[in-house]
Amino acid sequence: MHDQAVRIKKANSARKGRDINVDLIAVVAAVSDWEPCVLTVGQRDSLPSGPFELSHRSLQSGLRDWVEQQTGHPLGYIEQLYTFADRDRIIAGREQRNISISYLALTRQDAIRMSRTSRWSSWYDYFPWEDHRSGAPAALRLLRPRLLAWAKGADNAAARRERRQRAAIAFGFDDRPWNEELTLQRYELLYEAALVEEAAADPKPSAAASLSGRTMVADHRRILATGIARLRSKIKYRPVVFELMRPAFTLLHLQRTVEALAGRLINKPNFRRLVEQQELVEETGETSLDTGGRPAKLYRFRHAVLDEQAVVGTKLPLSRA
Amino acid sequence: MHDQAVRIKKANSARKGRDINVDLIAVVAAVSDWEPCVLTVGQRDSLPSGPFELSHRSLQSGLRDWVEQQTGHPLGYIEQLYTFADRDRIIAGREQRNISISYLALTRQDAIRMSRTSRWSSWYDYFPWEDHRSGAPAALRLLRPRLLAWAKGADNAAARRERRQRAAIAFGFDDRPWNEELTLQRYELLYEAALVEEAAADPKPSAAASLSGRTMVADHRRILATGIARLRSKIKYRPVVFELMRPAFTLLHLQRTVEALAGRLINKPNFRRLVEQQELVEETGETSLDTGGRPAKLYRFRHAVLDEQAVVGTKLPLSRA
DNA sequence: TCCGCTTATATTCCGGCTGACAATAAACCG
DNA sequence: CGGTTTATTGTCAGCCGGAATATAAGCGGA
Repeated sequence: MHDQAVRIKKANSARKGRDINVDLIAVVAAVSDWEPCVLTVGQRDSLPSGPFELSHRSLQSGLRDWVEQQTGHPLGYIEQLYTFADRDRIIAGREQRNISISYLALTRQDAIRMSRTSRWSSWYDYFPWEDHRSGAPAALRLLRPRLLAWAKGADNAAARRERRQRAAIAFGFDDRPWNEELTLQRYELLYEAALVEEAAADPKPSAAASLSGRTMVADHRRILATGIARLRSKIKYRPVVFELMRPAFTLLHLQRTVEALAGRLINKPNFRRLVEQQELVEETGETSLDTGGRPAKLYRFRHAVLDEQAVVGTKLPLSRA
Repeated sequence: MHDQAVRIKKANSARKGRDINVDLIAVVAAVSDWEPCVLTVGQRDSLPSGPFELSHRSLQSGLRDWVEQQTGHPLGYIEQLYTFADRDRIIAGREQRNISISYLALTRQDAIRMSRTSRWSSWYDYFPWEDHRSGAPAALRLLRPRLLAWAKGADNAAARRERRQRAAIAFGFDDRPWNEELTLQRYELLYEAALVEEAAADPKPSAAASLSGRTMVADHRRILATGIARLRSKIKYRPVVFELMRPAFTLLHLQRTVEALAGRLINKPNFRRLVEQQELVEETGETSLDTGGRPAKLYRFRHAVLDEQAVVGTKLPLSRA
């Protein structure tokens, strides 16, 4: 196909393709009181979002506009997550294709001026099985038999083994290690096993909510899972945690924040060693007395590392236990 | 803002947003004769692409359709790369927004039936500074003074230092290690420094082509750089190389393939150790005599690892030298 | 046939990073 | 002033990754 032909073909279907709508949607994350939170809007839980319009200078600025409009505060750090094509839906009698471009945004919770309809909720309200800071959560123990039952329900022996193994890997059964990065796989597995409400034809709050977590509108919980997985992966090799910190913080604050995101505890001395030897932070000279015991030194992020290490390094001690 | 209001707002701008066109675009990669290649179409170098249409079942299937139509062969492994919003352009007198959803596809070169207008080109025709398998390439030595001159041309001392440092990190100046994953940053730096043709107002093949590489249509070279960076990063923790291998291969074949992608050499015994201890492959029982010396055992990929390790592990020995 | 060439395969050594644990320091509280 | 709490420093063994070395198995020509 010649360039000419390609161009004609593109022009044709640009005309046909008018019924494609492009949405921008944000997972806005923060940590407060050692709980990782996400910003939602509306009566039913929705992620802030809005259509991409001609007036937007770029995808990112369009997203910033929408979130600022819906929550009253500009965003700082954002990165693209994934682009989904939703199921078809009918608007004004015509078939309508909907594309969602999702972003992950990091901010400090107190940096958001609350509006009437936006609010923060803990990640773990939506994913109760994801928080392993106090050992394996109850939700996980309750899910296990259901997942095993689902695996048993497969057609043939091979499919049963395959389901069994997928569940074991994702959820750490059979003495496999818990891998906090598999948040998305876990959610998709539960969806496939019809153990989350969104999988039901008519979503309604049920008694199972405490087991399978709070639901969100449409596929928003899936997008949130994507964001959590991305963030849990990224904190291990990029200094993004600091987007969630106040200007000055103690090393324990920093550690608790990372633990909140990862949903697991980490070794204190080792954490300190890693942070210090990478020169991610510098002392402010002040100390914090809030802790009850010996006062902790306050640190601030060395913004210079963003230039120095650029993209490499910056590991946090989060491997399999 | 209430759900109701959100819905109305979305409906409104869906009506206004009709002039948004969505393109699917593919970086199709393969390795042959130890050269990493990309599939291009058209007279001028373009990546295979086409608009997303209502008839497509999903983004992925739309992409598969276009590539199959333009190159005559179905794709295997694909993964999403990034979504760009191009600059505005005018079609039929109306402002037109163009969104490109890019994908990375992996295949064996001989698995593509060549059509009249599609062809393979080495990555390193487009990015001559990226191949470090025979030491630092000539293009890199030639670019260095120009980059330093660009750094010197900044307004003030701080900006000069910042440019200097960015260039040093990206290209490994001042005894910094070469980091093969920074392909995209390097291209963007060269673009900013106006050292690649796309940055010029009217792109024309010039004598500098050997220095700054072959150009592509529009921003396609940038998308290719994104794909290369993603692949170079991904081979280190997922067994995706095998998508590029024939069913049976020697360990040296596998190593040379990884080296071609990474653009750097790796230590042979260490490579073997890593591949074997992860049980990524199993012997076929046959041997290959093509090599001239002692016959090499042939191996095949253990597809079971896709279920076992799922997402974790699978590291390849490619850290900073 | 034997020697040298080429490539494949196996083994060893070493340094650094990581995880687990222990010890000391500095505040507060009664 | 002793007990409690938290911060901070130190130690040690195991593993992993990188480099170098040694051995094996073909081929081809002298």
